[in-house]
Amino acid sequence: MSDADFDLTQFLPYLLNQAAEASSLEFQKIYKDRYGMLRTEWRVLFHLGLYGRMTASEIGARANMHKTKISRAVQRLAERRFVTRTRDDADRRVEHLSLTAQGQAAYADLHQVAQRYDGDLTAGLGPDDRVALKKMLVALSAKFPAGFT
Amino acid sequence: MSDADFDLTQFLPYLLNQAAEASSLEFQKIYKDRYGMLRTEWRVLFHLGLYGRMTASEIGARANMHKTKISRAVQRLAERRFVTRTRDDADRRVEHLSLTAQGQAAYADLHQVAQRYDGDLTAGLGPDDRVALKKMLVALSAKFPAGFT
DNA sequence: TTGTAATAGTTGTTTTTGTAACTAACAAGC
DNA sequence: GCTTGTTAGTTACAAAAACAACTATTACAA
Repeated sequence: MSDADFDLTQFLPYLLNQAAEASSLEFQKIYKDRYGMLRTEWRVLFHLGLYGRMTASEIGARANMHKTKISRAVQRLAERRFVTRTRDDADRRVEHLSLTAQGQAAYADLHQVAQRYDGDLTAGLGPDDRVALKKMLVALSAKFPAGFT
Repeated sequence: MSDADFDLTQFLPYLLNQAAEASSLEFQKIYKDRYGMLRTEWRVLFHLGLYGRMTASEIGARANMHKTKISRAVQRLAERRFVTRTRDDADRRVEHLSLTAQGQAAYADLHQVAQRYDGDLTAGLGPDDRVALKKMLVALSAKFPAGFT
């Protein structure tokens, strides 16, 4: 790419942000309308749904989310009975989080929605491109340590 | 992709968000440290640098940014003498925005940084993948009307 | 005209987020 | 046992974003 060609519309972080924002909008509307959840909250929910019992730190490490975000998300999820918190007996600093039945139900529902949504999003791409795109995105994220945004 | 396989780490909006956040961090640090700018502000700066004189509405349409974001970004950019605002004589509602010399300088600098940064980010990809990735991201963004986030 | 609607942009208020400081519990060395 | 350092998670305060209501100006039609 020559000097003259480079501009905003070719700048990867910009493109990623635009695509991320655009592609998140409709899904956001669903978890918000249906369960009154915020972005941080469905992320925590999904992690618990996917990996089972986890601590806040573990979620933070996997999702690259700052601990204060998680703390607040868990608080709200617990208030609304999506999540239960139980102290670890051996180390009383740590708290194990798991989904309640209600949390499981919400997860199952949203998981399905997400799967369909993802299908729609990538419908235009061929199967190869779809795989390649996701691989590249993972690689990009991995390129960076853990900037706890 | 079978039902059982689908999870968070394959969910496109999630992957996009992760990649966007991760890849934006270092660049964000630069425009913040060097010019005290926010994300909305460098975006406005880049639009003016790239397209020349524009109105706030035009920027909003292109960048898919809500008008209140732009209004406040322009306010700060004008205070710091990066941008000048001049009323349109024919239609006194509209304001034409352009970069000052200082704004041009900041744009030139950040443009260069962005170009290099983009190069680093995509260094791992082959030239074909690089083009394909950006094409797909543009297509994804275009898939959605204009949700004025 | 004059009344209604539309558009450009701003301002006020409420949510969310970011950052840093904090408490509580544990660990390890002395 | 104590002191020092580390880790898990929370809380308080400041910055930023979202949302809605607002002013000013133009367009358009009865």
